[in-house]
Amino acid sequence: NNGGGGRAARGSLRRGPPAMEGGALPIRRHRRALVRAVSERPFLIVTGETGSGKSTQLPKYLYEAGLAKHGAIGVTQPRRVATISVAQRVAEEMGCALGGVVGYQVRFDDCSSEETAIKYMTDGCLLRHILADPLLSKYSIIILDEAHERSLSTDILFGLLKKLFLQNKPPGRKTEMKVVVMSATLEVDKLSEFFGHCSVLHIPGRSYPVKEIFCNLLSPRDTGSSAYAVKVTLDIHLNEAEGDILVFLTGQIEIEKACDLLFKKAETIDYRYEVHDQSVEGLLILPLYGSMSTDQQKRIFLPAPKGIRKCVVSTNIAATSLTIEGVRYVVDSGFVKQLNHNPRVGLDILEVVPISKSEAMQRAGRAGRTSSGKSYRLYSTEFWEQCMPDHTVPEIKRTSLTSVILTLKCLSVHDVIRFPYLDRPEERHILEALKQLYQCDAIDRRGHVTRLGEFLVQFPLPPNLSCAVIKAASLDCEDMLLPIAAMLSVENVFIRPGDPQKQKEAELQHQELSSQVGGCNDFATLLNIFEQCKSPSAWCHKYWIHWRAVKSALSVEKQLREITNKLKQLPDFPKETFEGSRTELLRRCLCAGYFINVARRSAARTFCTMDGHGSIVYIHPSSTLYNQETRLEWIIFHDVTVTSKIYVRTVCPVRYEWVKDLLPRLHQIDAYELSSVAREEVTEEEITRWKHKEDLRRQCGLTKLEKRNDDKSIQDARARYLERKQQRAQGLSGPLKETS
DNA sequence: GAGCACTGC
Repeated sequence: NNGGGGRAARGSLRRGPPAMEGGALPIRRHRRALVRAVSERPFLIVTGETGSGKSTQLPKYLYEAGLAKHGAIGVTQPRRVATISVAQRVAEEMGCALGGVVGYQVRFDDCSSEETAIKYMTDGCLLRHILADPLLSKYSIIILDEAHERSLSTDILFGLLKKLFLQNKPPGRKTEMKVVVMSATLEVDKLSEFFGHCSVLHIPGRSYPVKEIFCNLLSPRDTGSSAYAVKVTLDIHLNEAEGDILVFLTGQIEIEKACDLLFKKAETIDYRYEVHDQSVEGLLILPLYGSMSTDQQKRIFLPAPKGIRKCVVSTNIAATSLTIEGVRYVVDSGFVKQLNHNPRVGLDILEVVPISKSEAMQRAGRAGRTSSGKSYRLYSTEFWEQCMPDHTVPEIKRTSLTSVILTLKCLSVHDVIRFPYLDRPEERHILEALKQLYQCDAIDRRGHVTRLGEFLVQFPLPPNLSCAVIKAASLDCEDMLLPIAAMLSVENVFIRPGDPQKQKEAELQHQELSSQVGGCNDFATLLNIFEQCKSPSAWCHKYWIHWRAVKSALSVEKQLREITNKLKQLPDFPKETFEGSRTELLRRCLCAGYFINVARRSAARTFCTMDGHGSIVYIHPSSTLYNQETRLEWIIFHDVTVTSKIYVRTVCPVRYEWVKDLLPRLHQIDAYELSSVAREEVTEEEITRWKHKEDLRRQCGLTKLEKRNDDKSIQDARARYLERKQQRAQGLSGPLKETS
């Protein structure tokens, strides 16, 4: 490869200075206007592309103008890494130690002090602060950055801050709160209208033009075959000038296959005759996705050797979370994997869906960070027009709202349906959440938060899991439940190697871990792993366990333990006793949280859920109870996944006596009743009267007709899954052969 | 007899 290929390829591409100093940024000319706008009005929107310097400079300007005298400036980011790195840069620019005037706080890592006047934090962190201090009395200004990403927490903060302002300087606040929303140029009119038609300031960014090319390879029926991506990538490599390539695909399997194929094709290239740009002498192919180890991920950021073109094949992680310098060409499959919640069947379905137009522009923008670039879209203009929405549906409209609604209720937002949402979730999503909260006794029949609900909201966990934890704490056996809750909130701890031989070995070891605790309870297996695995030792290697995942579980467990200890000191924290075996105790605690996820065995190896949907589910083959179905009757499970079948994962058998008293609660109250109590105070008589009104029942999506539709939506999801699987199997050999 | 996009507290 090192035949002395002449021109210095990569150096000449990097025109932008490696780190822009505050003084050179475009935002500087707007300093006065920004400070004036913030001091004069309660709300301000600042728009600008990446590279405008708004995240680092604006808080500094406001601080230097003396606007942080009566309270700190809080700046939120959707991601931890970004939060810390922005804080570091600002502290450096202002010449102070991090944690002093400039600080940050993210989960597990608080680097701030009494002195901190500019505090960067994740949006989730600010939401936690609000729970402890609803008036945010320590802050004079809140800046919500990256608002266009519309994270769940940012969306909730929008509504809460708007409400806080409408209270018009409530007692307890020294000064009026100021709110600045920073966003890419996206749906700005809607945002401005939401905040009472507030002013919008635009800061020009610093990026280079990107040419957008439609390759017309994908018909609307295809779901992102990696074969087309490989073809286009090779075309770029052979025909385009130096510069790195970034390919967007949907998932690990597509990426690994595309990389294999790309490698095979690239090996056969004769660089003397086939390559247009003679300074290009090789191709370095690198996969990138979230479940890769951090060390593997780091390789992506190393510059390729001289003359070698780097090609990163990535999931959406490269769209926002990780930035790769030097990319000049983007290949966009037009698809993304998205988790969508279906409230009527109560299931989350991970689907491959077309990206939105704004997401496509975001992907294209990755080619114009250091020089002008090109974005190759595998799809056609018809696909662009007909299949791709303008904007991505915000998370709040796609996700289960149980935790969010509980948070709002704890902040005395009684009417959760008419809360000022920038984008209102469908009513049935809210009703489903209310129903679930009622079922686990977090709210009462009137929709008011209970004492238990106040305990539950303290945990960074889904309410049903918090329920199990509290039950355990009341029985003084939280040592069993805290590790399980932690293990269930981190990524999968079981390593699943690609090689079939190794896969078998890994399966045997996982089975062994389960047998050590009786071999019939997936939750107990997690506890077993947590207790045995305390360092990245040979143990992890032997049992095929992800150390990174267990390590995060250790931090989560510590945090949960601290919260539990605090709650247990409260005089009204429940106390119970239990006589029985340890395994029964564990399973009973799990029942307290998961009785909504109880299922009874139906025909052959299937189970029927008891949540009112009566879905037919199968035990996932990764469970230790797989193949033991006929010996079981009642089970509880942690979650559901819809692929070729509806599978339940993380399962344990229970006895009917343990859940029989809890089950009636699942049918005691219907969503429509809670719909009414969510809006206003109603009497018990009214609730009873409504109970029999069939039209209301219809409104809340519980009719047989709608249930059939939902069965259809699951059928569709399964059909799409199988189609994708087939495409993956044949697509790679198919279309590419014609062109090679 | 299977598959896990990405965040966050």
